Amino acid sequence: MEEIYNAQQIENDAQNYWEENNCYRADEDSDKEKYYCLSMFPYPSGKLHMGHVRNYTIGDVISRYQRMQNKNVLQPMGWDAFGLPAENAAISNQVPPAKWTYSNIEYMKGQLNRLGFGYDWERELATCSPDYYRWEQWLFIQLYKKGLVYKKTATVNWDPVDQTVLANEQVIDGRGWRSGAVVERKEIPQWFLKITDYAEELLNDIDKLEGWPEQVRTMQRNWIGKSEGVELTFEVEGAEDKLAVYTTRPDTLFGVTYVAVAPEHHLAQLAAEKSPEIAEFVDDCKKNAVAEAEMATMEKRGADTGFKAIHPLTGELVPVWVANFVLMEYGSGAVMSVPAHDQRDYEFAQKYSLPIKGVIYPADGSELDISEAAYVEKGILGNSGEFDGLDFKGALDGIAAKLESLGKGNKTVNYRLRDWGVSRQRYWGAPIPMITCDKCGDVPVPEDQLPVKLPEDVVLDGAGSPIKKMPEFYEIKCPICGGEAIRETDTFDTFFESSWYYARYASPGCSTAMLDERAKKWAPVDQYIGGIEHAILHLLYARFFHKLMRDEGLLDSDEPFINLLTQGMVVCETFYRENADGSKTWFAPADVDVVKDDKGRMVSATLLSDGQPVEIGHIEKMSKSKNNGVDPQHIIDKYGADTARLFIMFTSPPDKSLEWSDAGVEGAYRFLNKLWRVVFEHVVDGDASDLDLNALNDKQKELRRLTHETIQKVSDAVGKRHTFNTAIAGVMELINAHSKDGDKSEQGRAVMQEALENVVLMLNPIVPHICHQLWKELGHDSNIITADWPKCDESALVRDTLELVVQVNGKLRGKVAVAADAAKDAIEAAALADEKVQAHIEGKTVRKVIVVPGRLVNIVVG
RNA sequence: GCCGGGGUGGCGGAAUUGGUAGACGCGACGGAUUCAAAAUCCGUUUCCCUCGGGAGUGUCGGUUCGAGUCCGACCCUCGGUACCA
Repeated sequence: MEEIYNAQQIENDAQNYWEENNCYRADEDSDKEKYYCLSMFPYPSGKLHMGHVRNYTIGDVISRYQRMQNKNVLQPMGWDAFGLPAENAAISNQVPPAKWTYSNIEYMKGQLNRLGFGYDWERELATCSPDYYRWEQWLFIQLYKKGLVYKKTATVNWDPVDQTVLANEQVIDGRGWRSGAVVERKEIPQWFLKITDYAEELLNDIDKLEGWPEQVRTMQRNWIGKSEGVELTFEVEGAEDKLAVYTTRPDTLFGVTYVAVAPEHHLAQLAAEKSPEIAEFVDDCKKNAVAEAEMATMEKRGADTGFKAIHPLTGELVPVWVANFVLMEYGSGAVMSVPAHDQRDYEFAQKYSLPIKGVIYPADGSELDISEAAYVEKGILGNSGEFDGLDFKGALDGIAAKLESLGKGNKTVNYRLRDWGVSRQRYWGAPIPMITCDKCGDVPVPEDQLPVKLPEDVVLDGAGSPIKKMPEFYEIKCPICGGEAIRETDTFDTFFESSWYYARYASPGCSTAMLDERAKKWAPVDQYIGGIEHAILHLLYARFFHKLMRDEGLLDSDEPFINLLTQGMVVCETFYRENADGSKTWFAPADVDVVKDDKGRMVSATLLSDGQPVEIGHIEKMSKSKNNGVDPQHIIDKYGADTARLFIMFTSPPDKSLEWSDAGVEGAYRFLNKLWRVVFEHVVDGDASDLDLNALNDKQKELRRLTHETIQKVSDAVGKRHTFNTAIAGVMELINAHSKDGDKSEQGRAVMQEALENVVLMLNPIVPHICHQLWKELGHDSNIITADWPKCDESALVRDTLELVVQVNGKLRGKVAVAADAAKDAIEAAALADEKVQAHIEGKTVRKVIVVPGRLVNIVVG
C-alpha cells in the first residue's frame, strides 16, 4: 500500500475500472428488485456549479447505497437542452444555439465523469435531439385529437424596440433588459393544454405521495387551489353585456358596492370609446406587468366606466369600474367588490370614495369595526334581507339556492390552476407540430411527417426567432386540401421536454414509439432528487404528463415519482455594474475582491481585472443569468473528486439552502488523508486475526460498541433520513476513537480491522474512489460497489451501566451512574444522594421527582 | 401581495419522539515535533463573571416539572409566483 494518499491516481484507477467493467449499466434482465434513482437533469449552461455537484452527489450516494442493498439500480443522466440562455449566448457570441449547447454538453459530461458519478450513459438523452422531441410532438397531436389542446389569445411581454416577446425574467422594472424600452402587454394566439381537466386528479393524488416532503405537497395543493363558491351574473343597465363573476364569499353579496372589470373587457372598451379619460386609463394599463408578483404589488388604480350593474338579488344599481388589477384571462374578466369584507376592495373604495357597506358581523356578538380595515372573518349576516342571521354555510346554501331559482347563478367548484400555455415565440425549442390553412383551419402535421425538425444552422440577431423569417420552414402545403398553408413557428415551453424525460430514459433507442414496455417496468422513479425551486411547476407538469402518457396506454402507474428529495438552493453573492442604459452586467464572485467588516459583512467590492468598484447585489441561487455560479473545477483539480463530494455532503443537510463558501474544503481533504493514514498504519502490520468476542477487554468492547452504534446511526442517516452530514460526522468520531487508541494486541487489531472495513463500506457511497482502493488494501478481492451494506450487531450495543443527568428545577446539577436495569426508586435514590444535587435541594421541600428512563432525573423543589 | 421554507458560537452545522444546547468540521489561540517550515499530533475555544455560578437557540409573549423543539404575534431572509430552468 502507498503511504501517501494520491487522489488523482486513485480516482483515475477507480474510474477506469468502472468504465472497463460497465459497473453502472442497469440490467434489463435482472431478478433483483429494481431501484430507479434520478437527479433532475441539468440545463447545459456551460460549466457545472456547486448546486449541480450537490444535486448529483446526493443522487449518486443514494444510488450507491441502494446498490449495496442488492438492488438493480438505474441511474441515468441527460440534458435539458432547449432554453433561453442558448439564444442569449448565440446573440452575444455569434454562435448557433445548437453548436453552443452541444459543446457545453461535452464539457459538462466530462466534469460529471470526473466527479465519479455512476451513470448508465447508454441511456443519455438531449432534449434538443429530434429523436427525442418528435415524441412530444406526437403526443401533442394525440392530445389535440382528444380535445385536450386548444388555441386562445393570451398576454405576453412585448418589446416594441426589439420587436420581440420577452420572458418575465427579461423585464426589469417594466423595461426590456436589452433595449431598455417600456414593455407592453400584447395579446397573441397561443396553444393551451387542458391541465384543468386533470385538476381534480392532480389534487387528489397528492394524498398518495407519502414519500414527498409535506411542504411540496402543501405548495401543490395551494397552487391547484380548489375552492367552492358561487358563479353569478350581474346584468348591466343599457348594455347587452352580462358580467359573470365568481366568488368564494357569496355571504357578502349584499355588501357589493361596485363591480370591477379588466381593461381589456368589452365594457371597458365601450366606455373608452365615449370617454377620453377612460381611453387613456385603459391605454395606460397596457404597461401593466404580466408577472403575478408585480401585478399583486403594483398600485391599484381604476376609473368609473359610467355603466351601472344591476345587483342580482336587490336590483340595486352599482357602478362598474375598470381596474388595473382585474385580469381578462382568468374567469370572465370581472369581479364583484365588497369593500367592507375584502382588504383590496377596501383600499380601492377608500381611494376612490366608493361606499362601504358592512354585511357580516362578528359571530361573538361584538361590534363590527370597519373604520380602519376590512373585516374578512366569516361571521353572521346582517343588512342582507331575508338572509340576516345566517352563518357562512347557511348563507352560501341560501343565497346559491335563491340565485339558482332566479336563473342568475349557481354553486360551482373553481380551481386557481389555469390551463397550460405551451406556445413560446422563441427559436431554441421544439417546433409545435401544427399547420394553419386558410381553408381547413388548424391542422396537425401528419404523423408520418414527424419530427418537425428545427433548423440548427442559424444566426440570431436579437430581433425574434429566425424560423419566423424562413419561408423554407414555414411555407407548406396543407395536408388536407393541398393548398397554401403556414407552419406554426412557435415552439414548445421547455417544461414540455422536462415533463417526460424520466420515462424516456427507460426506453432508450426506441424509434417506433414514445415509450416501450421497458418504461412500465422501471417507472415510477423510486427516488427523485432536485432543487426546491421546482416544487410547483416542473413537478406538476411532470405529474400531468405521467397521467397523459398513462391514458395513452404508455404507462400503468398514476404518479411519476414515489419519493422526492428537494435539495435546498446553493446560493451565492451577486455583483454587478449598472450600464448607461440601465441594464446590468453581472460579475462572477471569483472575479471580485470583497472587503468585509469585523463582523464578516461585505462593505465593498472591486473587480479584480480593473480594480474599480462593483455593486453588491442580493444573495441568490446560482444561475447563469446572475453569473454567480461557482465552478467546482478548482476543487477537483486541487484535492480530487472525493474531497469535493465529501465536502458538499458534509457541509449541510441536503434539504437546507446553503450559502456557498469553500471554507472547510481543506478539512474534508484532511479527513481523507487521515483515513488513508489510519488504514496504512493498520495494514503495514500484516493481516489481522479473527475477532474472538469472548477475549475482548473492556476497552476493546467499548470500541466495538462504538463501531456498531455508528453502523446503526449511519444506516438511519443515509438510508432513511438522508442527513449525510451527520453520517459523516459519526464516521469521523469512530475513526478518531480508534486512531487514538493504538491497541496493537491481537484482538485490538481485530477490533480495528472490523471498524475500518465498516468505515470503508459506510463511506463508499459518498467517496467511492478512495473506498474502492482501501477495500482492496484491507484484503478484499471483491468489488466494493456491490458489497453488502454493514449490519449492526445488536449484542455489541449492550451496556451494563448508564449515566443519567440530574436536574434540579430543570437545571443541570449532577450526573449519576446507574445499572442499566435499575428500578425507578433506585434511580431516584441515587439522584437524591448525589453530593452536588444535595447542595441544591438542602433546606427545600422536594415536591416531585421525574424520572425519564435512560435519560435524566428532574427534582422539583420549592 | 400571496404560497412554502429558514434564522442556534467567529463560521458550516448537531441535538431523530418536549429531556445534558453547541456533536462533527472550519477558523482562532497555546503546545509538541522540526535547524526552520509544511504536514502531523496534543490541548483550549458560546458569552458574562467575584470560579461559585449567571445568561443564552431572530424578537416579544404563552403552555410545561422541563421548550432550539409546541402555541400566538412580529422582524429579517431565501425559494416559487404560471415565458429563467
